[in-house]
Amino acid sequence: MLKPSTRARYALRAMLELSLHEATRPLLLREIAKAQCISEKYLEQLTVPLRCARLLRGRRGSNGGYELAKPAKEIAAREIVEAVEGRLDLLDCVRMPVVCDRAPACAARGLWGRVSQAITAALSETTLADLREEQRLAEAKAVPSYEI
Amino acid sequence: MLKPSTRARYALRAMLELSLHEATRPLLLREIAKAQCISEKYLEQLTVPLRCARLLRGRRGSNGGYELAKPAKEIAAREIVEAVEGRLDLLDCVRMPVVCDRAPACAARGLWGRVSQAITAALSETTLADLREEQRLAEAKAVPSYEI
DNA sequence: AGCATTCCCTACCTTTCGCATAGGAATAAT
DNA sequence: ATTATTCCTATGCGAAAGGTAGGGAATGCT
Ligand code: FES
Ligand code: FES
Repeated sequence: MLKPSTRARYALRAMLELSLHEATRPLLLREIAKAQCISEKYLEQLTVPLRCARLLRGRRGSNGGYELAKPAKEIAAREIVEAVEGRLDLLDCVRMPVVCDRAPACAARGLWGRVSQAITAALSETTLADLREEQRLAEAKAVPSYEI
Repeated sequence: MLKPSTRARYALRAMLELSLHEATRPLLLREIAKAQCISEKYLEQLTVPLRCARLLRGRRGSNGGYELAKPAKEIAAREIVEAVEGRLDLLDCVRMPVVCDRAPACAARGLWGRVSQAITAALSETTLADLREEQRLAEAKAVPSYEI
């Protein structure tokens, strides 16, 4: 069904949650998981590639937690997805024609390459800051404030 | 890895093969499978949704085989992929926000929606006729003619 | 120093689903 | 009738996704 894995979706949501609290203290894994309805232990595994990619930073001990390694404005959705999923090319032969016997004369390869490009572009266009704004707008709409 | 299934890839290649022989007699399943290195019995299953979507027509009995149900120029890659994979939306909640509890205030949904759109657009832009041309150009390049 | 807290690391289990195979029923030409 | 082909349904297999578990290592607090 060409559906993105939970890895990609959860990682994105987790980072989004962090961006919503960018200014405050580090967020506990527990808090992120709860806020986004993700298994704590599973989410924990996703932090590994995210830290590796220098998108996320963890602090141990009391008052520890996680925080964005860069300003939300500088983190594209693409970076997050690539961090946990690897390259975005739909097929290996898009990057390395050698792995496909048919590569020299395969029109399908070109098409999948163009689709890969389209996906990459769409994910590159949106930053965590954009998502944060969308999120806040949506929340304001969905849960109208009752104050005066 | 967000890789398209063999269903989508095989279906596309099979239809491409058919487009390469559009003018001639119906092509045998066996011939398509062999030309594209696809398991015959597996490819056979893919013909079901393709026929259902009115992209492919089969003729039984001697001198039977398969042929495109429409001119190659009128078949977009998107139709083929959608026929065998279902809707192209990456997530169900993109079309039906109701299935996701978080939908009312979920910025991720918007992003995945835009990615879905990008994929759909890329696949809509290319027709079987385009692919056929690309294929022929690539073949001419890869296997230079030794005549004259 | 000792203790509580939290991230960090590794291994393992479970389920799902993509991929493929198999066998036979229906249909059309010779 | 025989042969050639598509059509239909069921079943098996293996890999990968998704999730669980437990302990180790660093940090800060008292
Ligand atoms: S070359 Fe890899 S799909 Fe055609
Ligand atoms: S609403 Fe479905 S992913 Fe957020």
